[in-house]
Amino acid sequence: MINSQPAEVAASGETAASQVFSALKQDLIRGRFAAGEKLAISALKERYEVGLSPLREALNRLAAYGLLEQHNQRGFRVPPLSAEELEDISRLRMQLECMALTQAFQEGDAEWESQLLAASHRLSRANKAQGEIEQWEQAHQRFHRTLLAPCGSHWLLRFIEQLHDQFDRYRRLAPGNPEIRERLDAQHGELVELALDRRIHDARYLLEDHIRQSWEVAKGACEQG
Amino acid sequence: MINSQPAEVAASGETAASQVFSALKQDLIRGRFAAGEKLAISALKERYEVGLSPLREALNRLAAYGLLEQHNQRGFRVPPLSAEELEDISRLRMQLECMALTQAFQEGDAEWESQLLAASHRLSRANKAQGEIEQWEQAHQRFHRTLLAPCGSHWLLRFIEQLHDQFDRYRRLAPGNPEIRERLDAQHGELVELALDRRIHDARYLLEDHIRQSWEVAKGACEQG
DNA sequence: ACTGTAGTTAAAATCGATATTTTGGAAAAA
DNA sequence: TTTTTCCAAAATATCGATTTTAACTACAGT
Repeated sequence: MINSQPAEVAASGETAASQVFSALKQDLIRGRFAAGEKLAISALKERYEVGLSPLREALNRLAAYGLLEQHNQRGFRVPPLSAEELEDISRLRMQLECMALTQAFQEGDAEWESQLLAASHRLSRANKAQGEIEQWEQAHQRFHRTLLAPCGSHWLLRFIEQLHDQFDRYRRLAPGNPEIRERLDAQHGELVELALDRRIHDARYLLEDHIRQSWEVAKGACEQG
Repeated sequence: MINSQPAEVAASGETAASQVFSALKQDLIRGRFAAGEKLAISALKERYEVGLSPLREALNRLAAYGLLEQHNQRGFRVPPLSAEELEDISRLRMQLECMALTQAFQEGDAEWESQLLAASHRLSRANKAQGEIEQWEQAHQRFHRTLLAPCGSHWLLRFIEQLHDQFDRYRRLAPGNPEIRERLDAQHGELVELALDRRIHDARYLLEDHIRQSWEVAKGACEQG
């Protein structure tokens, strides 16, 4: 008996729970739900076309990950946005990512340099295709991940990724700022050059500034509309 | 109709899922399951006397937290122990906890000093009552949490706690080392003194050494038995 | 009018049963 | 003997229904 699932559910070994998890995670980061909103489970059931069990499992994972708040007996809420938390996230990003950068510069080999160049290229190409924001977002995330990948610390990378997701909730909700946007894009290329030359000091400073500039943009999400 | 639940389920607002989560989390940290072991869900159901749904929700949370590995369609496994991961965890602990310590020394007020003294006292008392290991463990965790509490970064504290839980899996499985144990206990008191005097430099060095010594002990869990 | 209380409704949490997938092993083929 | 295929058993994942809890409303008492 052949499984005649629709084509979109191609990836083998994917469970309903893991699919809803990914979809919901993306939607949360993209700001498809209002901050502080209480999630109506029955509505989510219809939205993602799954049963209760896999949905609840996904919600539990997201709560443990920090993209949802879970209150016993009263369901799940989208965490509120606050300038204070954004500051916490941003400052920690600076420290953790600079740590990882230093180690990555020590451990990174030729293969890494190639991948970094490739990721940078993909990112700048995605920039031009203005229509596909999601494509740029993916390339952007991938670039930053590649940059720090060889740092050698599984847990550090894990935390950095988690903070990135938190940060992006703010950034993607904030109004765009073309001037800063342009600066940020330029910095990606500069980071690659500094990486190839292993100029760790300059690179750390640049990465810190990169995060600070992004923070400036992301702050726009905190002003009450 | 009066709810005649047994007394042990006293805490109001506790769901079955959150209770199993806590119980399982503790058991995982205490090493009640073999590293690498595949968890038989039906066995867990009986062990914790809950139904499938709350149990699976707890397992999903623990997987997202990093105390379990989840593989689609083939259940949950206890993560294996490795000297490499222990090194990763330990080094990151040093860096993150020293960061938090610095900030805690700046932000900590008189109230903090009192709580720190109290926590230190509880810990040294728990030391003497050798019978109650769990009591000491709780006092120990509480001491370290109190030490860093005023650092002001919610996310930093969150990550530190997560690493602590990971680290404890190793430490609690390792054979005891009375000599180092004594040194470690002494260091707790020294940390309090340095905290009261805000001697950040010495304190950082001491905390780093504290973690390094604990690491030495915890390494004992990695040797194949 | 205000406060507290019982009753009603909606939602969350849990249970029991079903469907789907993996796993282990025996039989068949090379 | 080794490899492959197929089938049965076990386990995971999911669904539908029930139970439990919280939120809300109307009402009685002060």
